[in-house]
Amino acid sequence: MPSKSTAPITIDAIYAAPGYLFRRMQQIAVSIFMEECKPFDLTPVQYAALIAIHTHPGIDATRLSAVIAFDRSTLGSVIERLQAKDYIERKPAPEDKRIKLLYLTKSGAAILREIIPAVERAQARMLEPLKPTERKALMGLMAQLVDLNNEASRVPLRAEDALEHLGKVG
Amino acid sequence: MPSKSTAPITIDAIYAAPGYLFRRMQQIAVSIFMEECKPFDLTPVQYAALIAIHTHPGIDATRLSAVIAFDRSTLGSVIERLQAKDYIERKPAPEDKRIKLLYLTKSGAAILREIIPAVERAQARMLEPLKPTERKALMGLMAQLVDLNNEASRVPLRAEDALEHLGKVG
DNA sequence: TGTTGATTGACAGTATACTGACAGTCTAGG
DNA sequence: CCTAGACTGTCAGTATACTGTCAATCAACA
Repeated sequence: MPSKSTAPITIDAIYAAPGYLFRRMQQIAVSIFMEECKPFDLTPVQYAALIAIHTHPGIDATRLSAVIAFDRSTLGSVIERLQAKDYIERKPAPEDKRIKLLYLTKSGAAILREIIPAVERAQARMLEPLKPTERKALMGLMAQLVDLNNEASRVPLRAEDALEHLGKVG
Repeated sequence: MPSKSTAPITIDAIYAAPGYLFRRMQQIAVSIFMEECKPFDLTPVQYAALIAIHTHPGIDATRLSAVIAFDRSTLGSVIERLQAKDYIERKPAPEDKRIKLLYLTKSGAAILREIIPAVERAQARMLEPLKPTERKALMGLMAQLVDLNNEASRVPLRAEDALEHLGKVG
């Protein structure tokens, strides 16, 4: 390859591009998750939120958004839906009127216990086509890449910083 | 690890899960793409659609959705936006009144030429934190995984089947 | 030929995602 | 004390994504 020649404008270039592969794999991952977890009517994001609230009871929305890495704006509706399903409840923080603390309800804790096997099946299925060695390699590289690219996608707080504020809880 | 013990319900399990890593990496990829391509006001999906139409002029919406792997339903609004920006045009197919054929306009072809360098910068940035060997390994595994998992996410047609119908064009 | 079944594009409904803006609240500095 | 700046949750607006449905159209078979 002599110099930076103009790349041919072709759909094949797309298929090998990182951005395409990441988008496509995300689609596939969501599809598999929804299929395995259909009986529970929980999306991947809702599941992540429940886990995070379970791990850090009394977390607030902003810190939750940092912990599971998504936008504060989006979180509002996710929380609403989980609340409508009676899986979580919100209590105003006594010492700060801005903050609403999030807790799992009994139903929330129960569904979490029940859904875990389905989630694990889903996670396994995503990597099933690869050989065990390859799975390990891929997950290692992905973890590394996500970690090193963390700043690239705007999240209000890094997860660790967010958790400092919780201190004794969890 | 003795038997298949109940996994601890913890947020840390999420961070290592394939589903989380794929979702997070997709977020990061979109964010980087939007940053590099900000002057052009094109989303990753719109870019993919333009490339596909450029490669296969006169493609119809259903086949386009197969080629860039996303839902027919979503495609409608994407096409509308591209049409509003005057990057593509739709012509009714003479031999089949249901079908509307898609073509790039002059502006569409022009913006495609101009945006390519920015897109390539974005794609490079996504993998930048990794060493060259690791990049190659990751892309190889991702390509393999996406290919082998293709059936998992419902797409109306496989890309190759879709293209058979186009025959002479492209 | 005439009807069944498939295909196409469109739409409604739901759920992420992100930007930017906002009012209410809190905190620190003067 | 009091005001400037930061923080919290919320909302409006845009863009993917997916399910399911529908009317118009086409193709194939009885």
